[in-house]
Amino acid sequence: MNEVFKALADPTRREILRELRQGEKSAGDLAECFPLAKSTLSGHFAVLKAANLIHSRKAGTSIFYRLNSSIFEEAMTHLLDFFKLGEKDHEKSP
Amino acid sequence: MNEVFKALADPTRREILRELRQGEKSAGDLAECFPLAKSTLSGHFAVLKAANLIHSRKAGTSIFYRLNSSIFEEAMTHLLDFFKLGEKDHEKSP
DNA sequence: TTCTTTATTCGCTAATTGGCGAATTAACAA
DNA sequence: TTGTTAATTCGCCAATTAGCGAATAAAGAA
Repeated sequence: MNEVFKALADPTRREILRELRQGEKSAGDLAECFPLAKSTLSGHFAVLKAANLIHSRKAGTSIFYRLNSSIFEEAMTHLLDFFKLGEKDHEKSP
Repeated sequence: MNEVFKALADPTRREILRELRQGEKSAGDLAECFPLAKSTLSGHFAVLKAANLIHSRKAGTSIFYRLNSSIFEEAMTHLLDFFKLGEKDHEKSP
C-alpha cells in the first residue's frame, strides 16, 4: 500500500491515471499527452505497475495500459481508515 | 492538493495522522511514538501543516497538533474523481 | 535478412527528501 | 536575570527521484 501512495504522489502519474479513465491506451499514445521524453513516461508506467494501479497488455509492438480499478477501492478504504468518517474511535460505542 | 498527496506518500507521516485520530497531541508526545529525532518529526509536522492536513495550537511551551478533518474529505473526493465509481465521464450525460 | 516501429532499459545529472545533532527561539519559573 | 523545558530552525549528509538522450529489445514488414 505504501507503493500506492508513493505512486500517487507524482502529478504526472496522477494525470496518467486520469487519461486511462477514458479506456486503455498504448504507451505511445499516452506519452503524446505529456511534454516529457518517452523514456521518462516509461519509468512512470513502471511505478504505476509496481503499485498495481495499472495493468498492461501486449499487442504486436505496442503495449496497452489500463486502470486497475480494485486497487483504487483499496486506497479509498485505507484513506477512510485514517479518518473514520462518521465514527470517532475515541468515542466508545455503548 | 498536490501537497496533500506528497504528504501522504511518507509512512511516518501517515502514522502521525493515525496517532492524531485519538485526539490532539503535543509535538513531544507525538515524537515519543517514533524512533526518530525530534527535529525529524518537527519536519514532518511542517509538511503535514503545509498540506493543511493538521492544525496546531500553542499552549505554554507546548504545541498541540490535531487532525484537520475537512481536507480528508477533499482528498477522498479527489481520489474518487480519478476513478469515477459507477460513472464514466466519456459517456456524455444527456 | 534488413529495416521500421514501439517501448524499455541504461547510464548520467540535478533536485528533492529524510535523517541527524547542534544551535536557536519562546514561554515560563525561580 | 538566570535557568529550564519544548519545539523549531539550521547546516550537513546519504539516498531517492524525475528528467534526458543513447542504446537495446521485440515484433512485423519488405
